[in-house]
Amino acid sequence: MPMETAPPRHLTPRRRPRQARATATLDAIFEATIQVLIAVGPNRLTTTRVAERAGVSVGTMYQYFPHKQALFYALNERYLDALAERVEGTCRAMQGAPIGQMVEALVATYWSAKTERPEVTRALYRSVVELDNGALIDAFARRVDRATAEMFASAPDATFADLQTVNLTLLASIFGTVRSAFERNLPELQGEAVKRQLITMCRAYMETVKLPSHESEAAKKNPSPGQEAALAGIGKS
Amino acid sequence: MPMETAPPRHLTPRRRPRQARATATLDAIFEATIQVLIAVGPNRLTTTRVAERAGVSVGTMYQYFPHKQALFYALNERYLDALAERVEGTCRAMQGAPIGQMVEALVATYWSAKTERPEVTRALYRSVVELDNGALIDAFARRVDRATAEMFASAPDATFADLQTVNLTLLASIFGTVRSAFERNLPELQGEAVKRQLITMCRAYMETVKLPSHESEAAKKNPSPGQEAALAGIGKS
Amino acid sequence: MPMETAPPRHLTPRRRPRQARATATLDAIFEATIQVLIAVGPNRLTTTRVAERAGVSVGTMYQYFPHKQALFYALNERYLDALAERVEGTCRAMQGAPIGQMVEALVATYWSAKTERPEVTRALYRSVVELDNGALIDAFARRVDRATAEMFASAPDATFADLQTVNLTLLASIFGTVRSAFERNLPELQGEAVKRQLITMCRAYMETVKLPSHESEAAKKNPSPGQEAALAGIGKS
Amino acid sequence: MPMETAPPRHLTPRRRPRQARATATLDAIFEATIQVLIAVGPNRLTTTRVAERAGVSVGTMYQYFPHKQALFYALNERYLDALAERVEGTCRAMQGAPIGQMVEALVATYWSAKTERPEVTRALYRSVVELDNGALIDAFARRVDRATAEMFASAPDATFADLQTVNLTLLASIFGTVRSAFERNLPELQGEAVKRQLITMCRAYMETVKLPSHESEAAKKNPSPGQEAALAGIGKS
DNA sequence: TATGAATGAGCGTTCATTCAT
DNA sequence: CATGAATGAACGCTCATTCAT
Repeated sequence: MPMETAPPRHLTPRRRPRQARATATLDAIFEATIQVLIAVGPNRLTTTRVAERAGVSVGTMYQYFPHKQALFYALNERYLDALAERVEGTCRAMQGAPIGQMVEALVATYWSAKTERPEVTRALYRSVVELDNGALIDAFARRVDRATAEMFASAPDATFADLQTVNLTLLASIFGTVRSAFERNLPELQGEAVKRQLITMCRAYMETVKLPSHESEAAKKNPSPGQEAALAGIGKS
Repeated sequence: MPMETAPPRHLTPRRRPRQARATATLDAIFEATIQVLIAVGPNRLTTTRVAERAGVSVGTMYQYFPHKQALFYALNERYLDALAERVEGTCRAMQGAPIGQMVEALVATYWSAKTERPEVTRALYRSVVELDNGALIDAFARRVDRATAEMFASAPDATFADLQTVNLTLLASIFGTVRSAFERNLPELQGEAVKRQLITMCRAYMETVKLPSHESEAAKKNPSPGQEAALAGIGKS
Repeated sequence: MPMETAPPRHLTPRRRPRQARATATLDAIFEATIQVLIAVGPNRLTTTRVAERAGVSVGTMYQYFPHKQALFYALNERYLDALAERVEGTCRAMQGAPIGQMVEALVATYWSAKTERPEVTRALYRSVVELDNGALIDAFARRVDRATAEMFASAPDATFADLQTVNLTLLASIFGTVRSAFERNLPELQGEAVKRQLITMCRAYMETVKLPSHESEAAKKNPSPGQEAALAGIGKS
Repeated sequence: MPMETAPPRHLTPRRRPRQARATATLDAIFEATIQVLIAVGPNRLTTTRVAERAGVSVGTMYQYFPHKQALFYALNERYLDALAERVEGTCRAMQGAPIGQMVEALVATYWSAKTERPEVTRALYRSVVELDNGALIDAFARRVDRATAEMFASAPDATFADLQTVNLTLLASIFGTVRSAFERNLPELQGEAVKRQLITMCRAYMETVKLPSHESEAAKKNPSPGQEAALAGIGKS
C-alpha cells in the first residue's frame, strides 16, 4: 500500500536496487546505520563510520543516498513501513472480532514490534532529530489510522459517536505509552506489567465510549455513568 | 527540592549563581538556547549563536557551562524541575479528592504545562538527543511518581491492589499521549478533543482497576467484568 | 574612487580589518594565496595550503573570507584596484599632453604594472577561472575607460569622431597585447622590443584616427589615406 | 601537420583512432567536453558528466584519454590546429597581396574563427587553466608566426627592418585584442566596430614600420615622421 | 572490448573550545 | 572577570580513477 504523501524526491535513494548485490549493500548500510546509532548516538554518527561498519566505501554510500539526511529518512521510512504493515496485518486479522480483543491485539502487536529489538527502537527514536520527519510520521499515522478505524468499524459489539477522535486518542495513547515506557528503561517484568495495564486501560476506554450496538439493545437503555461523561465530553468539543 | 540522582558533576554549571547579575545572565542564556533551538533546530545550534542571542560572549557562556552538553543538561533540568513542581502542586491540591477529579486535574496540569508554549515544548523534545538524559528523566519520573502515588493513596473512594504499577502506567500514558498528540501537530480543536478523551480514558482506567474502598462497600460486592479482568491481569504479573 | 558595481555582498571579506593585526593577517593571506597560486596553480590551491602558508589556521581564514571564491574575488579586486589607480594616476599626470606622449605613458604604465612581478601577474591571470569575475572586470574596465577617455579628451593636438570606440579599441589592444606577450613567455629583450612596438602601434593608430584639432588647421585639409579609411570605418559602424 | 614540440607522451590519446567508430566517439567526447564546459564551467566539469553527455561510459573515455588533463590537452590541441590551419590558409591566399589587404584578411580570419561559436571560444579560454599549456601555445604561436612572416615577406609594397619583431607584435596585438574584446562581452555592434578599428590599427602600424620596398623607391627618400620614430624604436632595442 | 559500480584521498567548511588581551 | 579572535580536529561530500564483470 503506497503512502499518501510522496517523500521529497531528494530524500530517496539515488539508485533503486535492481540486483541482489545492491539489495545486500543497502541492507548492510541500514544495519550499519542502526549499529552506529546504538554505539555512538546520532551526533557522533558520521557517514564514514557508517560506511566502514557496512563494509563499503563512503563513495558507495553516496551512490545510494545523496546525503546523510536521505539515509536517515530511508531508514525511518523502511522501519515505519514494516511497522505499519504489521499493524495492518493485525487489523485485517481482527476484523469482526469483539472490541476488547481488537484492542488487546493492537497493543500486543505494537508492543512486540517495539520490543523485539529494543536497542533498534531506541536508536530510531533518537535518529528522528536529524530529520524533517513530519511528512514521514504523518504518512505513517494516517496509514495506521485508517487501518484501525476500519477494524473498529467492523466490531460487532460496538459503534462510536466519533470514531475518528476515539481512534486518534487510542493510537496516541498506545504509541505514546509505549514510548514513555521505553524511555524509562523499565525492567522486563515491570514492562510486561505495564503492557497488560495498557491493555486494560484501552479496553476500559473503549467500553466507556462505545455506543451500544444493535446487537446489545439492553445496554442502550442503561448507560453507565462513565459513558455519560464520555459522551458529553465528545459532544461538547 | 534536590533530585534523587545527583547529576554527573561535569554536567552542572561551573558557578552557582550568587548574584542577581549572574541569574539574569543564566536566564538570558537559557532563553537564547530555546530561541535558537526553535529557530534552527538542535543540529545547527552553535554555542556562538546562543551566546550572541543571549547578548554575552562565548567566553562568558563557557564560564557558566563547561561545554555544550552541560547547557542542554541544565536547560532540561530546569524545565523538568518546573514541570515537576507544577505536578506536585496539583497533587498537593488534590489530596483527598475523589479519584476522578485527581485524574482530571493531573491531565489538565500536564497538558497545560506542555501546551502553554508549544514551540518551547517541541524544542525541548528535540534537544533531548544531545543529551545523556537517562539520569534526568529518571529523576523527574521518580519525583512525579512519588507525588502522584501519594495523591492517589489519599483518595477517599479508591484503593489499589498494585498502586505502583497503576501509577506507572497512568503516568506513562499521560506523558506519552501528550507527546504523541504533539508530534502529530493536531489543530487546536482536535487537540482539545484528545485531551478530553485522555481524561476519559484515564478515569475509565482508574475506575476499572480501583478496589472498592472502605467507604463504598456496595461496589465491592458487584465488581464489573472489566474490574475482574484488570485485577486478574495484575495478579498474573 | 568607488566602483560602479558593488560586489556581491557574499564575496566580500566577512570582517573589515579594523586593527593593524587584522590588516597584517589579511595581507599575509593574500600574499600566501599568490604564492600558492604560483607554486601549485589554481587547481591544487586549497584553503588549508593557503592558511598554512599564511601562518594562520583555516578557521581564521574563514573569518575573513566566507568561502574560497571570496578569497579569489577579494584578491582580484585588490589587484585591479591598485592597477586602476596607477592608470588613473598616469592619466591625471598626462592631462593636456600631446596625444603621442599620452599613449606612450599609458602603455608604459600598464606594462610596468604587469611586468614588475611577472609571476604574480601570471598567477592572477590563472586565478580568474575560479571566479565569476564578470562584474569585477567590468568595473575595472569602466573605471579605466573613463580615466583614459578623459585624458584623451584633453589632448591639445587631437580630437576624435568617436572617442568612445577609439578608446575601447586602444585599451583592448594594450591589455590584450600585454597578456599575449605574457603568455608567450618572451625573453626580457624581446619583451622590451614588443613593448616599444606596441607604443609605435598605438601611436600610429591614434595618429590615423584623430581629427585635426583647432590648433592644427593645416592637417584638416590633407587627411592621409589611412585617416580616410579609418573615418569611413567608424562611419559605417 | 605535426607540431614542432612533441607533446609529453602522457598527454596524448592512448589510442590513435583508426576506425570510423573511434573517430565518432572521439568527436562525441570532444563535443561533450565543450558542452559541459559551457554548461557548468571547468571546475564542475567531471569526467562522468562528460562521458554521460558523450553517450559513452567513463571506462571508455579512459581508453581514449588516460586522464582528465589529456582530454583538455587534446581538445585544445585540436582547436588550435584548426585555428592554425585557417590562418595558414589565409596566408597562402594572400601571398603577394598588398600589405594592407594582408592585415585585413588576417584580422578577419582570426576574428571570425573566434566569433563563430563564441561560447566555445569562451569555454576554451576558460579550460586553459586546467592545463600545462605552455607547449601547446608555443607550438601554435610558432606555427602561425611562420605562416604570417612568410606572407608578409611576400608583400610587394613593403619590407621590414625587423620582420620577426613586427610580426610578433602584430600577432600579439591581434590575438590579445580579440581576447580582450571577448572578455568585455561587447554587444554585437560594438564588437564589429572594434574589429574594424583593430584593422585600422594594424594597418597603421604596418604602414608606419614598413620600409619602402624596391617597387616604391620614392617613399624611401621621404620617410614620414612616424616612420622615423618607429625605426628608431626598433633600432634602440 | 565496454561498462559503470566501487574506491578513497582529498577538499571546503564548521564549530566547540581555548586563551591572550 | 569578560571578550571574541584564533584554533584545528572532524565532518559531509566529490570525483578522478580502477577493475571485476
